[in-house]
Amino acid sequence: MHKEAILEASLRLFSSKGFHNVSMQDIAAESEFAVGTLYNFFPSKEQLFAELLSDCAEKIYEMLWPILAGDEREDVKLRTFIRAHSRLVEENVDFIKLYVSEQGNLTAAHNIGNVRADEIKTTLRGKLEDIIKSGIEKKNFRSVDARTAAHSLAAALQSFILESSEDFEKRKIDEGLAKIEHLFIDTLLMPEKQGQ
Amino acid sequence: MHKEAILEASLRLFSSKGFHNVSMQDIAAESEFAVGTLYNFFPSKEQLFAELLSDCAEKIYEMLWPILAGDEREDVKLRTFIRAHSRLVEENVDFIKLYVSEQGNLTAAHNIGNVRADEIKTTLRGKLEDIIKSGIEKKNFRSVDARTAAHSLAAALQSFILESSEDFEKRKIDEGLAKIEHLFIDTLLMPEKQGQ
Amino acid sequence: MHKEAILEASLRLFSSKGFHNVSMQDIAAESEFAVGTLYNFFPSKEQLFAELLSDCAEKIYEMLWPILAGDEREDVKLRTFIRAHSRLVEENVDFIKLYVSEQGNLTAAHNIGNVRADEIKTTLRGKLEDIIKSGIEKKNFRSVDARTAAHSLAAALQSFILESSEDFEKRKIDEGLAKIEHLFIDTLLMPEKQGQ
Amino acid sequence: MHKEAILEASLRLFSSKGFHNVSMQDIAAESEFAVGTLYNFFPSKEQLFAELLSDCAEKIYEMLWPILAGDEREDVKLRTFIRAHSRLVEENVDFIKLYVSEQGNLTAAHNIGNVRADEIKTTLRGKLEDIIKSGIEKKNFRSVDARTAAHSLAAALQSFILESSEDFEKRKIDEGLAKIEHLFIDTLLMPEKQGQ
DNA sequence: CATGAATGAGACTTCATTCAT
DNA sequence: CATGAATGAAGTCTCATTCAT
Repeated sequence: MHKEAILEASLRLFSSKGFHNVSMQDIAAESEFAVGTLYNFFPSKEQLFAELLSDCAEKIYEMLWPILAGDEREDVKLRTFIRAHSRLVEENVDFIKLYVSEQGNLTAAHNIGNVRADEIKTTLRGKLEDIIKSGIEKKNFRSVDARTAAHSLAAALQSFILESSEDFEKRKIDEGLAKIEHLFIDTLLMPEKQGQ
Repeated sequence: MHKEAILEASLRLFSSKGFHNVSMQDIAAESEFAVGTLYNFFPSKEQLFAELLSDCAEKIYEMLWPILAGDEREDVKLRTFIRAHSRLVEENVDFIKLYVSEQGNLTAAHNIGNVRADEIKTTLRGKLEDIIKSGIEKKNFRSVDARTAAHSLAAALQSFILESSEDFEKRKIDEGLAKIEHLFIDTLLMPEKQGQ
Repeated sequence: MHKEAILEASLRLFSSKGFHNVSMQDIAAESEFAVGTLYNFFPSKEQLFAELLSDCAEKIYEMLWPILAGDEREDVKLRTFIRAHSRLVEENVDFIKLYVSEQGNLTAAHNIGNVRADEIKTTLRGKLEDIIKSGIEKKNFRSVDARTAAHSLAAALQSFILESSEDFEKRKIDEGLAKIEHLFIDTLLMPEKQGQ
Repeated sequence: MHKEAILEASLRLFSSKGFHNVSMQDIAAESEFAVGTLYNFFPSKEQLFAELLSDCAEKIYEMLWPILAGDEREDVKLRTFIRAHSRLVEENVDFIKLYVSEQGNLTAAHNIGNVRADEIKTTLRGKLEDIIKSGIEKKNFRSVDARTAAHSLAAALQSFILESSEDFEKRKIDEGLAKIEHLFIDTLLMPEKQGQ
């Protein structure tokens, strides 16, 4: 589908050069369509960008949500969630760069796309919080402030993948994620289990 | 000094609209100078921006570094560091918005300013890591991966102040920071002390 | 073709006002295109100018070269060459003004166009020299320094058409050229033939 | 005198970069005065330029006129005149470059300076013509069209010094001038004398 | 639907000129 | 007179958007 192709080309360009350093002409060239064609699918550059943002956020949501929504034990879900970020970086380097690089560059219209992205962020964090709460209730986790722990974990992960996306190297990423897992799950939430 | 005034006006505008959505005319109007005057102080829009970034980063560095470099016990330094972010947000809302919103929007020239900002970020993180290590050696902290813990704490703080800067409210911020302090210091690093 | 129209409009303006006193807006107005359209055909004002210079030089070359390269006797070729300048002025008043008025106004980029113009100038002068040499060898011309004679003839012609181009008047020009022909050919190079 | 110093600095700059590529700030820097000071001596950049042009033309006039106005025999005066161009180039490279490079770049105001320069050009040519006429009347010169001969000689000299001024080399210039002298005086005007 | 030439508002930057000190 | 910071009009160029084909 044409729309798909345009979005893919846009992602490549936006993620490496930023919204304002990519022109519709650039996108036309990269996607091998005419400029006018872009306007048959998107009413404006900003809308195109917003849709791109939305789509990518959605994709990430669809990768992460099932993990958190599953039936496994709380600690297992969290571990899987953390480790999943390895594949997430792998498959979405461009989007991550984009998302971070434009984070907050809000000209009204970006928001349309960002709204969805923020929604997703909030939803995921909320679920993380619930899982931690649930783990605490079952006495599997230590009694921490669930919201703060969820935010911190999310922030740590985001900060980590952000840095990793600069020069992607799978082994390093897996190691880093393992350390985060160890810190947040084994040390912070379940200290007894590992005798630390 | 005029340069100061220009930088202040720029900060106001850049932080609320982003680099590319602010024109030199805008800055001239906001700072109540003529366009040409701006160019008597800065060779280009990008240099102006870079200098702004540098300056702000420096200011933050000068606020935070002494805390980490002091002679107090490790946990005290970390607690003070965390709590200092309250004043930091208070005094630098605009810069924080700016720094985050442009983070990674690197048109070559931004880098000049960002280089300093990143340097500072790295330096602070490194010091955090050293402090945690030192606390571990003295058996005051649990044996965690110091680097990961430092990064996580930094990320949590950054994520938190970023969100807080949107609608600044001192009480909420202090509460949030207290929770972060509790999570990272009392629960993660010094669990015995509080019998948790 | 649009490019043609733009170049024509540019020539009119540049020749009467000089490179720096004509703005792209002026050219847009004169050529009845939008400014942006100019940039669809030329990457910069300087390139436009350079191309204009090149093109005109080329046109003149194509008018004069065949005369010098022909098979006629040396004196005939020179006479035809001199007289051809009448039509040359007629058809290229604007370019002549331009070429002379900008001669040496070299902001790097002009050179691109000027390189071709100078090449042509050099080529024509070289050919003039060869023809004079050849005429001398055949004892049709007096033994003069061929290079100096060629340069002097070229200079005299250029100086003359330059002045003529200010207030074009065909009769005067033909008279002037006849005098130059008489001076250089009949008097300087072939004095015997006319018993002077 | 300050005015003198400003004009000297201007000449250096204008001759190497052209009128439009030199700013009043540049002139201020080069002359070591403040911008405002320039305006105490010259009402505008264009007037400054015009005065510069006038002055230089005057200087050249004062060097050449006495030669032509002297009491020597016609051929002697012409020979001296031609040879004098060696010193002329030597002492006025900058002005020659300037004069040629701006020749015709006429924004109304240049004219003020150019008027004097053209006046001088005309006067000198007229005198040349008179001298040739006089030589013809005395049967020392062949009967050529005096005006055309004068113009041609002037054009040849101008074209020659123009080229020489690019990379000044005294020996080459003297050689070139000798050839011009030979061509115009010995060959064109006084052929019998040398049996050519 | 697809095309891409044309458009022109607007961005950055320069620089002749002024004027308060 | 000398200064030079301040000015703002004007120039070059970009690029989102349109529309006739």
